[in-house]
Parts: sequence; structure tokens; C-alpha cells
Amino acid sequence: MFVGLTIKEVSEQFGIPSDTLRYYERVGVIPPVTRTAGGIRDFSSEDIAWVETAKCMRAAGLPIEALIEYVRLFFEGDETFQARLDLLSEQRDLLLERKKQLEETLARLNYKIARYEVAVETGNLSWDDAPGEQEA
Amino acid sequence: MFVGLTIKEVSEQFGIPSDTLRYYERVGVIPPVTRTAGGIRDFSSEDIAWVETAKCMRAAGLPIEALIEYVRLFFEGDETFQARLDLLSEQRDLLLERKKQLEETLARLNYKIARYEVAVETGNLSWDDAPGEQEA
DNA sequence: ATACAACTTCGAGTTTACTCTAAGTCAATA
DNA sequence: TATTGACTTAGAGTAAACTCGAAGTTGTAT
Repeated sequence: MFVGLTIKEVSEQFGIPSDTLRYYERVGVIPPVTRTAGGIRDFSSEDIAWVETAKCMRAAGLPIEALIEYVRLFFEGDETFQARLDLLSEQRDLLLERKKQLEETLARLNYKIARYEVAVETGNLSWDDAPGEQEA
Repeated sequence: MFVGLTIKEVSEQFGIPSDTLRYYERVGVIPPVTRTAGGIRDFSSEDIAWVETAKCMRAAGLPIEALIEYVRLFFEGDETFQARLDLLSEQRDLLLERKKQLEETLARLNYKIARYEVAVETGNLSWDDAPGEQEA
């Protein structure tokens, strides 16, 4: 009956709820999944590769809309190479900005944490003049 | 009348809508803002420092709830050093994980982009056996 | 003193991304 | 073959984080 994996198996393999997998297919984050004669999803390795890609991209915060657009372009064929390149480049640039912001915040958190580690020891939180650290 | 900045000035300085600043105060992401006699917000440099911190933390994706809890602990006083340290450490660890995920996805995006740059030149998208890159 | 813009609160509405419910279908087991 | 459990769709509901609308007040410019 099944050649590939059931939705539950894919769900467990990737830690994505079955409901979310159905939702992804419904809105087009992944292409239509292979079905059995009875109409039940039977994920092929291609289907699974799409799920894997979607999981990775979503984990990094790419919006659903960008993934849907990518899938749409993919199935429009070879005339959309440039559009797909543009889409991917744009998302990459957004991720690079996010990474920069994340590193900035991490540095700040680490600084605060260091102060609180001292505070827990001494019972006193030191005030200093590092930018943006006057009070909080 | 005003000793500090109006909500509009703060909004413009940080690129945060006035509505969002009011919302942040309402739910406790920032402490109650100083007011004029008439009840209009007059942001002191302390108020502004809290806004700046909130902006930085939110930009990195810390949840509203964590910021609210931090402000709450802050105003509970010196017995909450450990709790604040725990909160900050937890959020730092989450950011580190996100950063790792982001770097993974960036590497993958860069790989795809490189392939599409070739595809745009040659009119052909090359298939290879890099993990997870079979189709999409 | 009188407009008029900018401020106020309160509550409702929006967006994104799921997540759940209901009603029904498929498939493996007793 | 009957039952049990996993699957199906369609559509409604939820959570997080804003964002907007309405009705009323404050402050400034004439």
C-alpha cells in the first residue's frame, strides 16, 4: 500500500506535527504530496526532501510566504531562475541582518549576565557607563 | 512643560510606532513612563534607556513575555538577582541555538544561490548529491 | 478664547503561523 | 465482517505581537 512514509512517520522524523505538514501542503510551502489509491499521503523521498527544506528554512525564520513563492516559481519552470535567485538572495540578506542583530544582542546579554553573576555573589548590582546599561 | 521627549520623538528616534510604545508600557515591557501634569508621556533618559533595551531585545526575537518578566523582577528588587540571571541565561542560550540554526540555513541558502547564479548564466540548473539539495 | 494637532485610554481588529474540531473515509485486526 | 485507530477535508479557533478606531483631553498658535 505504502511505498514511502506515512504522515505520522514524517511528522516523527522531523518533529513537525501532522497538522502542520497538511497545512504546509495546503498553502503550498511544499508541493502536493504523493497519495495512495485511497487518497492517503505516502511521502516519497522527493516529498521528504521538500519537507526537510521547509523545516530548515522555517527554523531560520523565513516567512511562509517566501517558501510558497519559491515552490510556485519552481513549478513554473526554467524561465524563473532569475526570480528564484532574487528571492533567495533577498532572504539571505535578511538573514545576514538578523544574524548581525542577534550577535549584538548576544554581546549585550553576555555583559548583563556577567554583571548578574557578580551581583548574585556580592548581593550588589554594579552600575557603570556602558552604553544602554545605565539601568536595566 | 516637557523635561524629556514626547512619545513622537521617541518613536522617531527608535523607529518604533507610538502605538507600540504605549502597548509596551501597558503590558510592562517597559516600566511606567514619566508623565507631565496633564498626564502626557514625557520620556526621561531612564525611560528612553528602557525603550532602547526593549528594542534591542525584541529585534533579536526575545519574547515580550520574557521582557515583561525581567521588568517585573527588576522592580521587585535585590532578592531577584538570581531569577534575573536565570532568565537572561535562558534567553542567551535560546539565542545561541537560533544563531546556529541561522548559520546552517545561511550556508544552505548560499549554496542554492551559487547554483542559481550558474543557472541564470547557462540556462540550466545542475543537480548534485549534496544533502537535502536533490530537488529544491 | 478658539481652533487644531497631538496626546490620552479602552477595546476591538489584524497578521502570521499554526492548531484544533467535526464529520467522514481507509485499513489492519479480531 | 465489524471495530478500532489513523487517515482525510473544511473550516473554525488560538497565540503572539502588534495596530487601529473611537471618543475624549491637552497644549500651542492665533
